[in-house]
Amino acid sequence: MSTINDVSRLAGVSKATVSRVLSGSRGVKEASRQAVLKAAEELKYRPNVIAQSLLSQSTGCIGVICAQDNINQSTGYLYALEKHLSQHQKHLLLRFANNKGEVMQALEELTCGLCDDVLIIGARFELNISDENIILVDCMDGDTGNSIQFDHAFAAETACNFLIKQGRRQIALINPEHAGGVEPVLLGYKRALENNFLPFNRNLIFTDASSSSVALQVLLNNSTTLNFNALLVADELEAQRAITQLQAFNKSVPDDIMVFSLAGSLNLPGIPTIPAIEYSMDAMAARIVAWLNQKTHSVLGSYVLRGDLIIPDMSGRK
Amino acid sequence: MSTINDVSRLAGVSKATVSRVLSGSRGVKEASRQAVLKAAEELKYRPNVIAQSLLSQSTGCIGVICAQDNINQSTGYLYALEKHLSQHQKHLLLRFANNKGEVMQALEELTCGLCDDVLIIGARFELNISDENIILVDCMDGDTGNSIQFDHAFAAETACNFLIKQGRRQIALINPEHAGGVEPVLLGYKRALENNFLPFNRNLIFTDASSSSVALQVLLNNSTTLNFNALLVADELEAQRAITQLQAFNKSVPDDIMVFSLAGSLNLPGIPTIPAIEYSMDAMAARIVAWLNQKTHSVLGSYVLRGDLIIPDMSGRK
DNA sequence: CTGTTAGCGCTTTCAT
DNA sequence: ATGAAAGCGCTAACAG
Repeated sequence: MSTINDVSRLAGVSKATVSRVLSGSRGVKEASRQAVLKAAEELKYRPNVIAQSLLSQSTGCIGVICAQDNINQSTGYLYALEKHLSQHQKHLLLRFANNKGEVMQALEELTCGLCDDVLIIGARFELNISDENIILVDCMDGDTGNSIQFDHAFAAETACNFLIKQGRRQIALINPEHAGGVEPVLLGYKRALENNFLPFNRNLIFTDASSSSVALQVLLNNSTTLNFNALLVADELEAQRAITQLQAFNKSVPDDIMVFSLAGSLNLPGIPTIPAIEYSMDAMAARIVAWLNQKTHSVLGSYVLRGDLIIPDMSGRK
Repeated sequence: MSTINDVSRLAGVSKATVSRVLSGSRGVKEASRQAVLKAAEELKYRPNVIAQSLLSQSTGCIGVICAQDNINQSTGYLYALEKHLSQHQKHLLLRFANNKGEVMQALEELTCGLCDDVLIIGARFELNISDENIILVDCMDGDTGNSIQFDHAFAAETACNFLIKQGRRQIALINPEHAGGVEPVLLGYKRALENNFLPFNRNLIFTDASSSSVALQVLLNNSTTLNFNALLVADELEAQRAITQLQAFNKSVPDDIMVFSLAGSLNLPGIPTIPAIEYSMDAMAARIVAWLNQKTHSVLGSYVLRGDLIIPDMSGRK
């Protein structure tokens, strides 16, 4: 690779002039400008970004540590993020991490000058990070430092209101191992019930970390005495699992039981779509990039993103 | 961030000694060693990798341009790749690209000193790249430059042999828009038929780029005169689409028609798994990393990876 | 064993 | 308008 020295020599000017032409380009005689341009062209010269980085103390690289277990959802994040980042001349440095140790190791390796900022996405374990230029996205500890959180209470409330309006008044809730814990989800759930003057039935709620299929089985086993006609689950994978299990017990979905995903929905041919809350990855990415671009980082604090209610088209249903 | 100067000052030694302690660490008096270590610890000093990169002319970054349209499969690639790369102190710089223009732009932005090498994955369009340190993975033009290709002929032959042994002798083939074109697939298909003394029926083959659902419909419309009891499709998404369509026409899968995916299979609860060829992302990643690690790049040429035959467990089937 | 020096490729004063 | 020189943070020769 040719360097700025080669260009300056060939063009018969100094390094400084070459630099001026290729960057600011102001206050340079047209003749020299042309000479530089020609020389650069001839040598296929491209400024070395590493040297520039050393000087500017910034690389344009954003580290993204993906701690999501739902690998399916990760791709959505990554695609949206990369699109937005590259539009702003930023690069996405990808790492996957499955536990706190791996996250910390990745952090260690990314924050030695390589990355200007780091994003941690979807961690379902405590992190206790306070670093100013690390953003937590959909992570467990959103209270500390900068973060983008999903409004799980809003999601649950929306879900319940929708289900209730559909005539589903017995809504079961299974194992929502959401970022901010179970509380927000329960909060939204209860709020919707209250607003609709519906009683709260503790037996329909399964919030412990144990297997969600066991939880559903408990519901099914008790279904003679404990009625439910709707089921709230954490995400599209949980939904798919639940639907399979329900159908194995001759429960029709959604006729007998309407399954609602609190985060995303599977969109595959041959698989009936279900109502769900979906978070706009694009909106999230835009938000993140906006934050990265303003130098005075500390202002974000915690930003809460609300999801859209997605209603499947039921017109074709028998 | 503190620099090597801060450390040397605090430790009362020269930069060189600090560098020696933190890298090679040989031929340094124990006293100075301790002083340096203590000072570094105190200042939380971490060598700036950008400065190191400028000197060594290598960043440890590997650009990965993901041109795959099956976003589902991309994640598999990325995860495996990242795991292997990070084990070798390399970083994955991610870009998505949907056409030649975007690929070229990404290439432009990554090869200015930022990345030591670049991978292009899953491009289904001509690229014409000859650069020594760009690897094409599962791309269309695998003949030029370094590349890792999937053995599609082997996959098709394996698939057909499996199907024939299962008693399926009328095997339809739809629209395999594979990396190396359709030829290898057809080659493998024909080879298997020949080896089993079966006739080749041109009417069962649909290789034009038009809609695969139209192709399947043609097959279904002609199914009174043109029998087929197996169907080869390009990937798991095509398979899912095909299965849905078949079932809508009262064809049972796999009883009436066995669908076989030539690349990967969906693995979701409630969805019957189908026989498929699956390429080990781990093997591929290992191969790539091995190649990246040997400095004398040019030796790879073209490497061909064969996929595994995955047979679904049919014991529980009624 | 350790400090001094040079230099990786670039940008940016500061003179001229 | 432009060149010389300094310096970003680091490592590697070269002396001592």
